[in-house]
Amino acid sequence: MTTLQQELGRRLAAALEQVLGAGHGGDPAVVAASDRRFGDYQSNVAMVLAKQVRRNPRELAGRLIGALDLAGVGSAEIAGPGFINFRVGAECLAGRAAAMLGDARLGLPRTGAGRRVVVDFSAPNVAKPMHVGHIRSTIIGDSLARVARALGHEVITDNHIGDWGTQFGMILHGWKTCRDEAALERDPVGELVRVYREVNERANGSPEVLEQCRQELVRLQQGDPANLEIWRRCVELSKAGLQRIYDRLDIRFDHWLGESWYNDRLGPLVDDFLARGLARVSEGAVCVFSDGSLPPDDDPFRIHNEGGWTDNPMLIRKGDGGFLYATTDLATLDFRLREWRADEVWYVVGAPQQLHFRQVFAAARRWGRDAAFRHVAFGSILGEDRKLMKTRSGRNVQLGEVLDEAVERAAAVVAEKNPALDDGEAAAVAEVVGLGAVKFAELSQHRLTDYVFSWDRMLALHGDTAPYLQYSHVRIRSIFRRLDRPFDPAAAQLRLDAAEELALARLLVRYPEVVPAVLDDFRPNLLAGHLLETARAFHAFFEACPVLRAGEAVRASRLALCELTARVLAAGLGLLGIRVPERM
RNA sequence: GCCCCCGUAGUUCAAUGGAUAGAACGGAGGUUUCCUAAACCUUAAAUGCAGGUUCGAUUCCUGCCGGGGGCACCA
Repeated sequence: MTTLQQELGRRLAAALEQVLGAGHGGDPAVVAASDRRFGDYQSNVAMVLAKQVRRNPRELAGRLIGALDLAGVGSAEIAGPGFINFRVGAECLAGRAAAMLGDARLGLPRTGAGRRVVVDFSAPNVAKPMHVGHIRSTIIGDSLARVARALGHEVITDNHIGDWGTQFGMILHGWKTCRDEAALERDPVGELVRVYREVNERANGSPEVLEQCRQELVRLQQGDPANLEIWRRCVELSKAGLQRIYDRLDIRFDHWLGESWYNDRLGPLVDDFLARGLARVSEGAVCVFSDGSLPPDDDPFRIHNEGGWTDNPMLIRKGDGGFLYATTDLATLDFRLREWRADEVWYVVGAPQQLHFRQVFAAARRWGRDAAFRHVAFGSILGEDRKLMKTRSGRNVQLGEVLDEAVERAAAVVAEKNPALDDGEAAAVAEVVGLGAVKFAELSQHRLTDYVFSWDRMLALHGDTAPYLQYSHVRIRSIFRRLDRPFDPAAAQLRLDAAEELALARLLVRYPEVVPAVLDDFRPNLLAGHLLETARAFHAFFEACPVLRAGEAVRASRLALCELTARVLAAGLGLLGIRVPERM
């Protein structure tokens, strides 16, 4: 099933070939119209090509329209300086809506078929709290994985947890000096967090404590059995705690290959870099330097400072023999390419890591590991002072608290709006609505936007929010519950007459066009925005067009339109990792 | 010092180089004997500044102003 956009593009391409001959190089570039006044789809190809072929754009557009075969689709007209505006006929929209109802994929193309993608997201540190700062990677990454899967990619999700970092120096020290075993039984993750914070505070300004932590870390890395055992237990406890949050968020990982998993690959990796001349020792550390193959301002291994262009090496082994972030990332990338045969690797990691990834990707390519690497960067969550939220400060709101608060607020609204629900269902609805609100707040904005954390913004239940979309779905389901006999959408004849029906149908048939666009630049907010538009169009339709009270034929047609709307909303929200209730 | 990201209604956010810049919240005004008013309808309100490229710039380029981040042994 091709999309309307593809169909129009194909027909316009044929017209281009007819008018300009083969090899004209023009891209039909059919896009959804910027404004309904200009029809449903538009192409600017005539204006773009006019210069090359030295013709008047309007004249060229006219000839293209003359050559255009739009049988069964609609019509086209010239507008403004040379736009070609397409209007899609009601029968065509009805036919496409019907086809979507008969397709379990809702018309989604398989643009990702044959591509194996590793999505790296969430990646929290073990024994440190998951706070609001982790929410973006987790939610955006999960959504991108869902979208990719829906488009036919073979997706591998991998939670690259920080289970071997320097934080274990502090945790080991704290474990031995201030752990409360009873508290650990009651609330393992909470106690680990408390211990970490306490040691962090004690170390702050105390070189002695810091040194003791460092020594604990060294002992761990040297394989000290006691420390290894403590480490193992901490990782287990933390993973269990993390898993509860992921379960709640309905997020699953195919793998949890954390940093520790790559430990024994790091030494050989550095040796290989040295042997191949990709790295050399400088000031005691093993570094990857520029090889001069890139222009200076495009070279991640060079940087400009007061003295002009200087080296900006990527360290892969410290002077004391320890390994670094970049070393593990290179080992991980190597593994994903060679063991998993990944065609693409997407890193859903904050924007501050940009330089790091440019260096890692460049080094990997020089090392002979090449694939479509993407750093899917996102903006920072700022504190009230507009400064970055710091992990160590301890004042950060934890992710679990955000989820609890969201569900609590949703529960209050559910109790107020629909007291008829029994307690069990009310609680289930509050969970779905509250968590949906949190996810949607994240996914409905551009991933690179920085924002100041605010409860009200993250937990809003009105306006452009998930609950609005969920409510739309609920109203539709409510119609079907009132039906006195079964309704078979596949058998219904769609007839679109009212302006509101047409407006809704236009948006519904665009769903399979919008979903692939999400992956063009890794932007779930495009889908979020489209779902909001669809829901608004549905409510406008629902106000203006009676469904159950309409005559037989109109009623069947409108029921089919409702059914498709419900399916699109549920599927679209599903791609955002958000569930829909049957009533609320 | 250099590099990266961001700057849009009062506020929070949108807008693959397209036409008269969209929403939401908040403001003002309206809609309920009618399929869930968590809704709908009407209304006022914005592209930091200055240049450039282009038929056309919120979008691309340059400079400035403002906010955030990064730049050798943390991750």
